[in-house]
Amino acid sequence: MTSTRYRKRANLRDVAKLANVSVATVSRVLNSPDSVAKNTKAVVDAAIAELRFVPSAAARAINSGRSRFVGALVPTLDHAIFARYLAALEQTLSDYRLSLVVATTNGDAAVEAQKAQTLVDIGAEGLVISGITHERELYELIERCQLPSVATSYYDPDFLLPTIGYDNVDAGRIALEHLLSLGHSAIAVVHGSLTSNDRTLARIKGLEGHDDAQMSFLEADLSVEAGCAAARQILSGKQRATAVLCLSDVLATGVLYELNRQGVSVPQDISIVGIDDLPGSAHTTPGLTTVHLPVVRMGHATAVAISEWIENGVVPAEKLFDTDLIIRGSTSPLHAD
Amino acid sequence: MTSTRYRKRANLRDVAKLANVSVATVSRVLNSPDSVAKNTKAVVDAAIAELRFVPSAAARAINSGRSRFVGALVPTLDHAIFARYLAALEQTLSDYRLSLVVATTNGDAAVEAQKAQTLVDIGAEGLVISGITHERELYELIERCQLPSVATSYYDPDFLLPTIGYDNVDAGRIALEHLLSLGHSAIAVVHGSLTSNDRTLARIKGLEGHDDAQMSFLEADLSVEAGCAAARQILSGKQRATAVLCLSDVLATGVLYELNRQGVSVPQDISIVGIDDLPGSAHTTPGLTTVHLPVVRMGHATAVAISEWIENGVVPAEKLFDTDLIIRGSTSPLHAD
DNA sequence: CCGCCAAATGTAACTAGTTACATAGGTTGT
DNA sequence: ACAACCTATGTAACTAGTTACATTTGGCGG
Repeated sequence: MTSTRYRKRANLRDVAKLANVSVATVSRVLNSPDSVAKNTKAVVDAAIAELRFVPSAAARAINSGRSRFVGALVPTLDHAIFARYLAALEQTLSDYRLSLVVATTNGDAAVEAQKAQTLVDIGAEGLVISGITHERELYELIERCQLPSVATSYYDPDFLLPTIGYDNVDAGRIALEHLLSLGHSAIAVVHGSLTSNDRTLARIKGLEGHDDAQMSFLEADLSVEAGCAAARQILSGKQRATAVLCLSDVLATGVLYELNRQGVSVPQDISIVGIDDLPGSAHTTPGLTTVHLPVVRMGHATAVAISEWIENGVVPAEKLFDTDLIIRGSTSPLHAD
Repeated sequence: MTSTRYRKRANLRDVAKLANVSVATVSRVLNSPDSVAKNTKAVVDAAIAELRFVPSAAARAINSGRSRFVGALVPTLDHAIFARYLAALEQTLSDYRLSLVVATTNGDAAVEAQKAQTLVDIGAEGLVISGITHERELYELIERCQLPSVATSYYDPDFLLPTIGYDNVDAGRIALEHLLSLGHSAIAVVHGSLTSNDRTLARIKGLEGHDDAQMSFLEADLSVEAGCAAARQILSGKQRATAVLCLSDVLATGVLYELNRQGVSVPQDISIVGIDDLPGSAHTTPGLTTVHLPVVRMGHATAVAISEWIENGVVPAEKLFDTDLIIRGSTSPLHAD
């Protein structure tokens, strides 16, 4: 026991020595076993087992120039929409025999740049980032390292990097136009933080240009709790909105919960529309009308794009996924009082 | 453009040549800039910039013996409880300057073993796994590589690896005893898959030994949708249960939604208790009574444990976090009809 | 004006693999 | 019987860094 405690990890030369063969032969046993005589292979295998030899990933990487993992930078893991997206990303990357390193940024571009540097430092072969608003350092890093990188959750064919995502402006507009088409004009908009969140900003941009609508804006944390609080504020307003447009389903769910609790009927008294289409949104009472974001397809497509770029040097084209209005029970036509 | 396209990535020797210094000096500029004369450093920096030199992570790793990342194996990312957990894990690992590689297993032990091998192949310095039921290959891998590894979401001081988690048997028992204490005895239990999910199995074990309770069991996928379906089945049963015990809040949420929809009053007609305490569970109508699982604290503790093990060789002690009953509105005493 | 010391830099040997090329040995063809 | 060839294996040079140790250079004290 004492003797084994400080036993240094065996390397390929140790194995070669013990098996009385050359390093090349050991390497062959590892990488092309068929090119080695059966007897020799057996001897080497025995030596490997005896020394508990495990090849060094770093030494392999230095020769192949490959680390076999990519980094993903997301604002948070603690939000179903990003978790779903990363789940899809990981799954398809895995088909390409690539692993996924996850780094969270808390929506802070400086943290993002710093974590991107960390990902490069540990050898990431590619980078997946969220949105198109980033620090100059991040761009410089990508440029300097010639690192295959795509931006997601956003679509902008003019962006420096290929974007694979959806049109956030559109998503906002679709949600608004749905409410307008139902006759609503007094609309409360509940949104997440505006600082360095281009997705939210874009969705709000989609609400512009409709002079017929009177919108009031409420900023909230991205939580059910904050949605509840926003609902209370909306109810206490002077001229009450007839519809609430939430830029995220998490907020919409909170609003819905709170209105239910306060005895306000949805959609009879107030309509609610969200954006995201989370798994639970179909099952609330009433079901939440929302704009579906194709994050699963986006995750798969991103994995394919970054893998092909890494493996075959194919710079991916940008890709736009449609956002679809999913009409459920939380919205209805405005009844004139 | 054509000339730069195939330019091979510059290495430290290229930089040394261009700057007319030795490789050691370049290395010093990178790692201890103060030990280099200002002029020399300036020349080297210029060369680095000109050649767009980025040090190879693999070559560094081969010398330091460090890759600076750990792997985590979880059944899925697409479930808030794991996402929250990983978020906490990543956050604290980041404080130790370690990155997190995420691999999902879909609850399949064979996939888990294979993905664990992949993690080792790419150089993970430690492993975090979920639960205590795994393939022999996984244990062999950990043993062979002498890989710092902890098992989480479970507590078992006798397990081969240190466990950092909570007592699932207890969680089940707490939920049941709450219902029993309210006078319920006809209880429908809704649980996830039993195949290779030791957490679910343990929770069910916690339900044993109460002869006063008549329990019927319903297996369902871990989704809101499946919870809704389970609720419908419960309603159509002959002798209707007066309480539903869900081994996961996702299922409980589905059951609650469906009962709401069917006009069944919760908790007047049926009580519901869950396990997890998801962020949204506090805000449903009524609020969901549930057993809180301390996944965030568990994530932080796991990160500290694995980091200390990797950095300082401190094999962590197992750690038990309490599970707490959170009483909200979805449970109430049974009224005799 | 010489010697000592420290700062700055260089040389070469490491880290742990892969692989091009060389060679030894046995089998087959003529 | 000997060339030709194939298979199995070994040698040594790569990959791209770090670092122990050696050497140079310059300033300052005696």
